[in-house]
Amino acid sequence: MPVTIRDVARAAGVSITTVSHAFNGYEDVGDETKKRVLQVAKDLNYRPSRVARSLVLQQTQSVGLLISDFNANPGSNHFLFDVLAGIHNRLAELGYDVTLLSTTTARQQLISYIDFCTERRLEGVIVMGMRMDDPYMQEVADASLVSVGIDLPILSRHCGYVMTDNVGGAKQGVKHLLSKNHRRIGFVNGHLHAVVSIDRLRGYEDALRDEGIAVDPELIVHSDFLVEGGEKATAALLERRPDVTAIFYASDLMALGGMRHLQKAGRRIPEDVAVVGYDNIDVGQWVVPALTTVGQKRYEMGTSAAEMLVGMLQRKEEPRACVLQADMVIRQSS
Amino acid sequence: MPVTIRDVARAAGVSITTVSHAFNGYEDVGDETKKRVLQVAKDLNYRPSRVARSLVLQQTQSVGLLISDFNANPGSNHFLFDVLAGIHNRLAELGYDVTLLSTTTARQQLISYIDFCTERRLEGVIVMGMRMDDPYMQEVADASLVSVGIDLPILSRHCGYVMTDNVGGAKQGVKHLLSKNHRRIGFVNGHLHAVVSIDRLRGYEDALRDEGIAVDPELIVHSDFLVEGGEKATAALLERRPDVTAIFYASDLMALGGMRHLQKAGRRIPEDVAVVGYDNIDVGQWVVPALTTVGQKRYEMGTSAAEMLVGMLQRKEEPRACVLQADMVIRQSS
DNA sequence: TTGCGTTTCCAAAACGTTTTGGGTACCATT
DNA sequence: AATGGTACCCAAAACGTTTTGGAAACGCAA
Repeated sequence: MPVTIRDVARAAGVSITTVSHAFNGYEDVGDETKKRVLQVAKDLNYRPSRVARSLVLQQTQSVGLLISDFNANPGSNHFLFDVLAGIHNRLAELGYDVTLLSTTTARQQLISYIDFCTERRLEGVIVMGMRMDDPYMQEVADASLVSVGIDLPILSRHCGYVMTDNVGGAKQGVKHLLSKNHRRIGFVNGHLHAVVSIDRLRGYEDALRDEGIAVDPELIVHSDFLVEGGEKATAALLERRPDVTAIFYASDLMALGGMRHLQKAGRRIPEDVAVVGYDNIDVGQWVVPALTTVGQKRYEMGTSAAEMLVGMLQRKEEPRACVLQADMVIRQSS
Repeated sequence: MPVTIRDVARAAGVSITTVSHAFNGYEDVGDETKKRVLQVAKDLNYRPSRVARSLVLQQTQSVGLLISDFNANPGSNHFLFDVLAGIHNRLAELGYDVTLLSTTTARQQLISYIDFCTERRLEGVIVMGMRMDDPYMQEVADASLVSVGIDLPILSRHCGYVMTDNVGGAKQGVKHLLSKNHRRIGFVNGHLHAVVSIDRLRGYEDALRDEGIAVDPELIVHSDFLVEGGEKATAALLERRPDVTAIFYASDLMALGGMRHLQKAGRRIPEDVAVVGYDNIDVGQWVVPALTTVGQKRYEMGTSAAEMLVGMLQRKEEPRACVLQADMVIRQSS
């Protein structure tokens, strides 16, 4: 049904070769014929078939986008969406198509993601939304398929990654509070067996030390990244050290819980206690006062991943770790 | 580099025909040889090339997903993301791949989306995030390409759509307030040149009439879907009719603005004034009190669109309008 | 012996491109 | 007249599958 190169050749009275050459910028086709061929092609509405092209060229110019748990990610939705947009837009600019691929459906079909990619001759894959303990991780690491992980710090022969500098991010957040002359700064961290918690703690400590302030263990409390946890942790912190003038939270959700408690306890924000969160979730800009926070450059993470992948694909670049600076968003809570 | 059907044939000592037949359930291959072929294929890690398959079969088993303004959609992000997940997961179950495609990318502005699809031999396309006045709309409507729109009420020869029942949704919201014995219910609508505003107004009026309550024009005020607009509209409404006991907003953002004003004006929610919004955005569950709202079944919209498209593709079903019921979420603000 | 079914296998064409290795005119030099 | 160069064009192979139309081998009935 669709019009092929053969139809164009016949209509223009030339060979298939000539049509192909006319389209692909070869020098050995006369101006006159070239014009005629292109005109005929346009008239017939000819579009060269990518699948035939892929077959003969042995490259599809398309990559997979592996999203873990595509349906059940209410928390990180916009995170994934923004990254997704970045990946796709940059990849499109670079001439690559992106095919979606989720672990949930792939698992249903009992086919590994590697098999999925080789069947389709995808040239590479970007992996996101996956946790370090995901069973797919092993496959990603071992794969001979070129891949880039988002927030997935695995570096192997064919596998690079892009993530955000959590140490630096936390440092920025605390430095911001220091610049507002706060000296007794509480820190509500997540559980310590998450990698980000360790990094953010480092950042908190580094910032204080840079300013010559001793780290006071009483000011540090651990929680679970969630709202209620933040609320309780804040209560405990205030009990222990009622003199804090600022609190840094390792997640926005905990910061929201904390603000709830602070307001209940009659502390004004930011006059009595300043608050800084982490993640830059949407809600932050709607609460009163609006939440100061440090977030990831989500769209940029996507574009970076896209560029890294294409670099590895086209210029045989070595896989590397791309660490992006965190993004400080200053609002009314500090 | 990748292992082909020829490699398998050679290794198993049969013709490529036999390998193909063994894989595709033909009856004319002996039990003994069939077992050997499959074993050899597994040993060699053979995966049939979809691109070669697509070429000879003249079908790619893959569809496009056209997303308008992929990068600049902060408001409706999770809406698109959830729909996207629904589309992809259902489509994967049905054996289709999905290729991303956005209107924004510079490269893709040079080439129409129809051309994009025919080049790749995509069998159909699902369109989302597009507004009725988008220049791409014309193309979608005229296309001979099979397509399904999300929230895009266009019905043509090859083009169906799925959207949410806005009349029914608004009706549900207002009925909920009526069931709480509210009788003077204000309505803060969006601008009237949006289709949804007209529908939601209809729903508001229908609900009141069903209960035998006259529609009071003084209780209806128009705004712009946004926070500040909702705030001002609420102020105006309270000025005009201080006796309202409930307000229905045509968007959550306006409801948030409204709640801000109500609290400033010293009205308790929901004791003095009950509030119901529309859209079910994430923020709604974090504000205090949590916002009652009516939303769309986002994931289900995706799966429905996927099923409709595949129905049109495989069973030659006629394009149709699929109208889903709205989703009432009752929280503390009402 | 011939003819006819089964069962199991295969050669070759086809799908729509790209690319290689020429070929034919034509003109300008020797 | 032969040679060489240039400008333009093309046939055919290749990419990795599926499918069509047999073919070979065998047994069985006439």
